[in-house]
Amino acid sequence: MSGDGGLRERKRSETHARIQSEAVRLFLEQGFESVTLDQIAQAAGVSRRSLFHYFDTKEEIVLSAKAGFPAVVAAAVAARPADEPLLDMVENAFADLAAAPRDPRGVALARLISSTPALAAGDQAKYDAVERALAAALAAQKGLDPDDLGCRLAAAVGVDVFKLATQAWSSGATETPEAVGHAAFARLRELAAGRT
Amino acid sequence: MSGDGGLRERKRSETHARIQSEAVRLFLEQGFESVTLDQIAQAAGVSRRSLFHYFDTKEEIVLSAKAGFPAVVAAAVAARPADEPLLDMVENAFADLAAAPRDPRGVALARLISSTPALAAGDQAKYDAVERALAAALAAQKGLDPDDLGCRLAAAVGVDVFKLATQAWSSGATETPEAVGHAAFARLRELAAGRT
DNA sequence: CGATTATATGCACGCAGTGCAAATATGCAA
DNA sequence: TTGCATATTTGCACTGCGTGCATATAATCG
Repeated sequence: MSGDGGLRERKRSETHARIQSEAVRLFLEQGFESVTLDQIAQAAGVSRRSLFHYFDTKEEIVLSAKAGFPAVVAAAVAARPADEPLLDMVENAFADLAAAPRDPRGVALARLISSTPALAAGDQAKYDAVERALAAALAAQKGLDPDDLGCRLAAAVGVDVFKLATQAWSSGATETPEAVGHAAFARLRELAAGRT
Repeated sequence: MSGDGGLRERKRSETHARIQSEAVRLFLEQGFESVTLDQIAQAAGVSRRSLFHYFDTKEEIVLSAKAGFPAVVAAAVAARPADEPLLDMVENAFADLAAAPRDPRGVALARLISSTPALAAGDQAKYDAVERALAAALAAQKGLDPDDLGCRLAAAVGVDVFKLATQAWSSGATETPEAVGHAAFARLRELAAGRT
């Protein structure tokens, strides 16, 4: 019935990956808008109709690569000591995350997304899910309600800093994302302290 | 040639408004997805083709209502005393803004947007423009570069709080948006101070 | 009024996305 | 292996959004 470890599941995930990588290749070559689903289907060796068994929309072919991110962020938070102050928890969780392997194609992809309105809009929407997951993870650590104001604020700020660091990085910044992130948190604490 | 104060300009803006209000009415009645452009065109008494002379996309018919918001926010910041600390400047600018007249249809509209993925995505993307305008206005007040880290952070935080307040308000909260906003900034300062 | 320019409309087209039914491939058990 | 059940793939027809282009209508100005 299900729970496959067999051929079916393997072929499915191979096809999934093939569609995604061929699509991204074409998008980077020709731009998102001017690549049609027919092109992608042909490049991936499937019918146009089958694409929709793997991805809901054309945008999702690109954006689903980040689908696991909310869970990853939540896990990073869960791995922090529970007595850490909220903001430190967020700061350090992201720093831990930044130690993960760097995808070389990521820069080009980030540029593609931010320069394509349809993709940029969807990407922003995805960050909303990250923010919610982050807030929930923080609340769980502290035994608070997921809607707790402090948790939501800390999550929002964390996502802000992450966006900032990502953008700096994809613009070819010299500093590491961790450095940018820590600098941002430091500056934020200054701002909150008042005298600026 | 142009610079009309005449009939042409008046008819145009009337048609613009009629399309928008009829469309929103239909969206609220039937849901965004299930209303077609043909329906809107008929309700507004224009041809389907003409809709695209007023709005680029179906989503824009709803979202363009907020088109002027970045400028409004920037103006509110410009009206603050220049020696105010950055975060206070943001907090107070939004508070001044919250004193503006409250649109009664706004709640239903906000719900429509947040419950329609296509609209929610576009809405998030619009906040990006608000954030940029806000950062630029702050930088101008302080004589800093528009990309200054402090200005960008303050702008990001301001938008976060605004989103939070808006969401609370459109969920039928009892407190005023100003109160929610001030409470959020206060909590944020506590978080940054560390002991939470 | 006539000339110019903005705006409106109709028509044809391309492309994204969906529902449905038929075909094909896989898993499983006898 | 064979045969059945189930998952996947495909083709086809269709709706709806968005665009280019040519043509009509209406406002502005001399």
